Amino acid sequence: MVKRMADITHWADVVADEVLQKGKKHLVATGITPSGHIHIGNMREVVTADVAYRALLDKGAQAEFIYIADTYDPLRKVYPFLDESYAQHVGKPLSEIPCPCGEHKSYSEHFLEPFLVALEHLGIRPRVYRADELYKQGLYTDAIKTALVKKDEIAAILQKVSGKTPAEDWSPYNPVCNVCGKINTTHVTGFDLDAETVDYTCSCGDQGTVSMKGGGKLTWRVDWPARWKALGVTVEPFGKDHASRGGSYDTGRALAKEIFEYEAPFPIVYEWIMLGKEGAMSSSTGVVVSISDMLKVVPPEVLRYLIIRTKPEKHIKFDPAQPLLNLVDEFERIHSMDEPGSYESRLIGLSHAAGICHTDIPFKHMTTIYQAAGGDFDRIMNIVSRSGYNTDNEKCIKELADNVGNWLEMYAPPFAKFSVKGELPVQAASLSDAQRAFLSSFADILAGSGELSGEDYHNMIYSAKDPGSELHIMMANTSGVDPVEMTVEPKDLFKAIYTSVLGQQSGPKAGWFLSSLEKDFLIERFRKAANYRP
RNA sequence: GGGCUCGUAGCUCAGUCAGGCAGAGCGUCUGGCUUUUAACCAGACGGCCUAGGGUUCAAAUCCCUACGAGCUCGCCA
Repeated sequence: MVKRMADITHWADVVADEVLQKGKKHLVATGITPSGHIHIGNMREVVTADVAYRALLDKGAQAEFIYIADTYDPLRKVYPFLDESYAQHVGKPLSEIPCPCGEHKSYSEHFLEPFLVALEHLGIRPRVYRADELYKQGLYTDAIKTALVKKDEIAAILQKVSGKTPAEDWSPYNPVCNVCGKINTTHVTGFDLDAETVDYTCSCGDQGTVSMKGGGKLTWRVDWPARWKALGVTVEPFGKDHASRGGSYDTGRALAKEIFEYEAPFPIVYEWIMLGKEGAMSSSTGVVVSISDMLKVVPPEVLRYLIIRTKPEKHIKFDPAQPLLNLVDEFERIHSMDEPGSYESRLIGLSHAAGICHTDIPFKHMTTIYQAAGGDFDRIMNIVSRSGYNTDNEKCIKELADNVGNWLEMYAPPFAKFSVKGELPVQAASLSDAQRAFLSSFADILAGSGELSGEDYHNMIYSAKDPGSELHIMMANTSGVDPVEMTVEPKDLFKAIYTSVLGQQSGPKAGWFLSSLEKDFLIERFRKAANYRP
């Protein structure tokens, strides 16, 4: 049987079907460490989880979706975007470090808050947990006790599965030092199951005791399976870095089964998002596009579409320059299909974000409207209505215009840009005599006309071909040629217009473009161009 | 070195799980829209499905091998 697009099952539904064979009740979990700006590579994890969650709900599962911010992880190093004063905080949990801008409760909140705002825009609404709070509330206490008691067993499993031998003084638990506040400089020396405390020594010289509630954290490979059990996680997407053999999913699965007696969640392994030609997105190489930057440029639905149209295990090439326009076009095309197939409908459904309005103006077209109007919103609205678009939803048009304006400024390739030059462009020097005759005649006619519509301009330019037209006769007179003998190529006239206004050979549809500019400005500009002989 | 994933039109990718005529969008070209101008509409061009072997009536799809690309593997997400 031939497979059509309509027969294709979206991967999220494939995942949901598979997961449902294990039960009706599910918890989809996702987690990211807010140690720096959360970029659109990280976003893949959350969007992937969200569509798996939606697919489960659609199939009648009893599903929940949580996001755990790993706020209790230590700061690994002084990242390039931090100042030197952060050296003293390396090794402390992110939730216990001061905010870089001073306006948030902590370092982790500084990066987490804009991310949570972005999630809201994307229509992603998980229950949000912060790891530091979970530890402080005692959610992990049972797991900590188990891990401390079964330390040697855990070490043996890690050794067997990952092939790495834990150090002699290894502990699954890392206390936070009472004195220096660091979590990666301590060694466990004992523990008390009844008092729920752990004793430690720290390389800063301190030795002391901490509570299992918030006094420290399980090491990552143990933390993960402990979390699965404590929260009841059954589905979790994670980057391929965790997926390799002997990696943290492998060890987590083994620990979950043998230590915590819990079945590891269904894994959804996803690939990285590659940025243009620059390779994988990564904060350390500086190859990063932040989510908030992207939301300035495209509607959230397009961002979701970018991610969900590709299976998780395939990498996504993403280029915010010209290829982004194709992405937007493609989304708009599917979105406005009269009779979408079931697969297209599914894509649109899964792309749906929150309360997003939609206009019938293509993004690409708005890039020319926006530039013709010089970014002025009143003039944009003028052009929009003159072009026959629906102007009822001004707010949506404003959103689109803002997106386009940001895109032009941040990512647009040079050939997509043009600007109405404030002064006569020097390229006007190359105009031919015939083009000059056109410009001066055109200006004279404009000076004697009332307001002209785009179509009027359009027709008038083409009338130059017609030997009987006013424009044609004036051009002939100016050139001192017999009107009947003179032939006119409209193409050259357009070039003359673009050259004198934009300083380039081509441009947007001339009719409505000219009608969006001030007539007096055009008259003056065309006359100047006609007479410009440097 | 071990492992994972990918390789399909100029570009971005569906289709591979479940074998049944090689697909879409973009780009290009041609034509249309009473007048080619970054809009819109129609059509065309475009392929050794990375290579080689195997299974099969039938393979892009399953199996093996090679090649190419990317990633991952030090308690470090």
